[in-house]
Amino acid sequence: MSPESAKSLETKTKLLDGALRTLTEQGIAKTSARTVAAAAGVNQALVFYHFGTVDELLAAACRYGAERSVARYRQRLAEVTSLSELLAVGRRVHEEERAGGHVALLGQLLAGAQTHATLGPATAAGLELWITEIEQVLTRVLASTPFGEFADPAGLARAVAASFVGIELYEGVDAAGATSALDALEQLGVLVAALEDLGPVAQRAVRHHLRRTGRR
Amino acid sequence: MSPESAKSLETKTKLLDGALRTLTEQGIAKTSARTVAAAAGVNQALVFYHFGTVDELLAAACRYGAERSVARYRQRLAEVTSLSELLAVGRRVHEEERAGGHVALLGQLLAGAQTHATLGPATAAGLELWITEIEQVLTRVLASTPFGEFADPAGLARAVAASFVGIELYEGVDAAGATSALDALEQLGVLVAALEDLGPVAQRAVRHHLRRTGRR
DNA sequence: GTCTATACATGGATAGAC
DNA sequence: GTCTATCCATGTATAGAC
Repeated sequence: MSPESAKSLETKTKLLDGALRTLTEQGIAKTSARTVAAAAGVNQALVFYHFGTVDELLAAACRYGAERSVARYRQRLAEVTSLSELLAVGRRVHEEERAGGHVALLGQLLAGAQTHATLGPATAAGLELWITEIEQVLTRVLASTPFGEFADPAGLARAVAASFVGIELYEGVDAAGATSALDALEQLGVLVAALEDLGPVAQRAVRHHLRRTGRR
Repeated sequence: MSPESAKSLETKTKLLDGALRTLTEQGIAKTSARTVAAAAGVNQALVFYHFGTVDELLAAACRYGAERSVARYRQRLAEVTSLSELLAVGRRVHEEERAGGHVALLGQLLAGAQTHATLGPATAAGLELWITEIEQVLTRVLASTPFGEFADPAGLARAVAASFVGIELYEGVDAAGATSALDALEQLGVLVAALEDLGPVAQRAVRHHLRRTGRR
């Protein structure tokens, strides 16, 4: 579509990577055309030449980075078939995120989107990539749970994604607290997972009860 | 302790309120000594006279605002005794937060704390106020649930608080998505609440099963 | 002690060089 | 088409007025 020269594309890529690095390492408050350009090793004014405004650079970086991040986990998530597996994968993802910080980056953009109108749609789109993956996993995983037929995977996927962002942000100010939060969730997940092998009779009883009582 | 003059205290209060308003309305990225002072209606340099740096003003505002916010909900949370009541209260809190934005404010500070070292402890302390309240409610509420004896209220309270912050931030970029997330969580809560009145025999069976299978 | 005028640093954006 | 020199706005901080 756009017959882009190699030179232009190289500069753009440098800026996108620089934006991601600056956002994760410095946060939205310290992210500016100058700091990003410094991280990218190019002249500050190129931000405006190639992307128009700082916000549009950040929006583009969000799309660029979110796709790359989700791709890293897509394979692993696709192989998950049970709740306990999902919990294990979730824990692994968190370990990697502690280093990479791609989820906390979404938190920074979410915070920035409050004012910078351009960032809103881009950030929502970036989160949507995560949500899509999570929704697929949840749909598979919840099926084998007594809650399966009642729960809404689409809504839950949004809740999980947003919660994870919140927890990764929380980790920045209280690492021990974040760990205990994840431990507690994991333990809760293990309990629900235990319901998966309740035995067919008991499981049917629970389902039946939920059907009568649990409807809103 | 500090024999503070009425004048000084008045200015400080103006600045604290100005900081809170600016953070909620403009976000951390647009919060500066100038913008806060403008919101407070005082000279910009007073930030530095009364608080030393912008970060310390924000830290103080965080303590000041968090205590005030939590106090608003403390009474209501104290009256909650069941999971379904908790869900109803949670929904009400969210409705009010959509307008007041005190939880999203914590998100802004969480994002800012990434770089501004001073903000970290203050934000953690502000969140801790919420966590304390939530932990008390959870301890009461979980007792009547089959998961009660296994779950860790302290960790779960942290998970709930951080998640709520994430969801309130998410609301800023996708209001419909946030609503569906909360709906899904509420529905899930209703299901767990339904387990509360499983009948004593079935409940004992579930507990027994969890005891054997659900331990980590 | 409280506040204002002012200095200096950083950020956003463009006119014009190559 | 790509980039740099430069301008003006915004932000932080202090010296000194009241």
